[in-house]
Amino acid sequence: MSDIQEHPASIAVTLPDGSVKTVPSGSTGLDIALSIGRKLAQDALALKIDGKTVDLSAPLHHDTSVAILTFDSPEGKNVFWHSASHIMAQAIEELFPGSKFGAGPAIEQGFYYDIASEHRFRESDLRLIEEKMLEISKRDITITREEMPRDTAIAYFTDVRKDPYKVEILTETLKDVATVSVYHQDKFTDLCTGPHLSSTSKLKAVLLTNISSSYWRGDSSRENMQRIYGIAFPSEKQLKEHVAKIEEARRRDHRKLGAELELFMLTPEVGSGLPVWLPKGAIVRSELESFLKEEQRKRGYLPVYTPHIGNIELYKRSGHYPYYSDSQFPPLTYHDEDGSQEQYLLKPMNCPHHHLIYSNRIRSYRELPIRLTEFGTVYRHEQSGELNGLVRARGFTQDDSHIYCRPDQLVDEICNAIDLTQHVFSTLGFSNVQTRLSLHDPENQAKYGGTPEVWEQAEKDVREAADRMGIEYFIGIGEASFYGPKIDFIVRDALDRKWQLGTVQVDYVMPERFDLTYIGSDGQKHRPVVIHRAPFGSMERFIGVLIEHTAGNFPLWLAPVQAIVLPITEEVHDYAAEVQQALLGAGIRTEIDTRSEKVGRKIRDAELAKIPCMVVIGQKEKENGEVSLRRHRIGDAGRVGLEALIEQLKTEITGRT
RNA sequence: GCUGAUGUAGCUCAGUCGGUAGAGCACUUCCUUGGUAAGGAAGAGGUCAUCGGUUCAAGUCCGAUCAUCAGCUCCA
Repeated sequence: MSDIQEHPASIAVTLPDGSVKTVPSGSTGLDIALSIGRKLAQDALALKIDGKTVDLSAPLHHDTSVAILTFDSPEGKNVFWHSASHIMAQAIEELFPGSKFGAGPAIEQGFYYDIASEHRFRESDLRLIEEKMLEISKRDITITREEMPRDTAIAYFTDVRKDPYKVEILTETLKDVATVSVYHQDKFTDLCTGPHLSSTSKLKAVLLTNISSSYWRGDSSRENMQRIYGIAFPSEKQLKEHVAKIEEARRRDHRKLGAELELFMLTPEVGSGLPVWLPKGAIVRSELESFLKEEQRKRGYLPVYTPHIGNIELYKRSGHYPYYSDSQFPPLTYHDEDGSQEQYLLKPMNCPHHHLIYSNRIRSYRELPIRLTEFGTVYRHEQSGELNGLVRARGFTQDDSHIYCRPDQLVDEICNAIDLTQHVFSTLGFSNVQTRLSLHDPENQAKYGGTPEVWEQAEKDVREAADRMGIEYFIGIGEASFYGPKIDFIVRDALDRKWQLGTVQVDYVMPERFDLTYIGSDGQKHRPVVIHRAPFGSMERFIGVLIEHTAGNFPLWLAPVQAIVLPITEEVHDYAAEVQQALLGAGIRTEIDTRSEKVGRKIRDAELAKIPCMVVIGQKEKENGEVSLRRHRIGDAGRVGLEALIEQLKTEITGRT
């Protein structure tokens, strides 16, 4: 009896196009790539076997489906950047002996490595490390995989590599694993599951982008490590393209455009993280608010207003105060003459106020659902390092509604809220919205309010609604809020960072805490369920992301200045002023440029100001009672009658297209 | 909050070895009245983020604070 497996002499591999190739048993990915073509063999980075990525040098012994991974695939990029992080680590080890390495993964756009070193890395070091990395590439070092028992690996990383971080990973994270893999490249060895490139020579261009700090294992109670970020490519050309893309993204940055287009300002004179809306930004915001108010009116929402501060007892009762006391502005304390004291909180959220409105009188099952809505401004003392223009502020306005309904109405109401959110996103042209089902983490029950049974029901309801609405979602364990699961709508900004905008949340906990009730058909008190929902999320964040999404080229209905009248000579100023008045009279936000500049200059300035419609007026237009229209970024649209122009623009504005 | 970087005119940026500040754009005035992305000239504009220190002398060197940026941690 032998344990030795019988390998067939040849095996059949199925390629992604469905074709089947017969190769000798023991062939590697590289052999297969070579048998297809030289170019593919050159570009090949790794192999995907039955959905699992492996080294190009791994021998195949069974019939299987394979795909050759190149840099064009997400998996290929992942392998490439992961190896680049190892090459960076080797370069750092050679330049700064004694450096120890924590985690060094590939990320969405490149890679990083966390380093513990006596040396404080500076910007200038990055150039040195880049040079060293390219030198290591030129050395054409073969990267090899070795599997070893975990105990051997512990001894190796303790005695040879002397790297306490790798030892910690081996003894804790991998404590139940018998055999681990390490990758060698010259004198550098790293604990890693792989896969990796076959040689360092694949790396042709590298850019180390920044140095920052991180906590070992992401734990703020553990030591700080220095993290170096970078990105690498198989060719110089791809790096150049990447740099060009980053520059384009910087041009779209909402902080830059917000200042240039005079939408909002941020100044320490008002306070860090407290945006001030300038007249032009205020128009964008108020148009968005009107849009949502209109939709909500159609859907049976009831507007309310509540104060900006609230008695601290309100937040103790809701449970927010203990959960979030460190991210709130400190309470305002009011001392009465008789020595008694009251404390108020700058409101960090609107729900408690709305719950009190609900319980202002007895509610009947007949009047549910009740949908209270408010653009409620809230204040949260976010950590200073978190602040980021409009997308992360300390004072912001939520388009906050609370829907009080019977349990039998819940799924319908969640669906309605999802529908409204989708309507908002599609009207504003966000197509690549990701949806996350944010569930609680059963391992960490203490973080949440409510009983496990309540959570089970809530998560079942949320899932049912999401499925009924046919939305594609991914699950985020541990992303729920403390009072319930939620559905979050996530979009990316110009720099590809993710931001949560809309949200729909189910809450069985607050109704208990606020003793919310309604009288059922049986004459008895029952507990309603609450849905928290905000399609925009925060007006500030939404507009910040919208600015980047549109690059400041707002659709006509949102544009702060919708049209500008450009008279060519002083002789037509009178008629131009009439045209402006007619447009203003039709409710179109219109400016006029009567500077003594040439029309070319006026057009250039209007284009740079991203004004959607330029109305050019010369002698010919004046004589015929017409105007010449030029559309932003499109160009001359020809002459039309003034009335026809007004009709055309009004249709476009009311259609919100 | 943590690590690193940055802070000079409204904006974008120069400013050498420490010797009291410069450009372009924008702005104002004048000239110019020009047909689809920059007409010309002149002028005005700065407590060099703030506070303190070293020095005969600080935009420049040192320290603290504030703010901003990148990332980490956090996000009702």
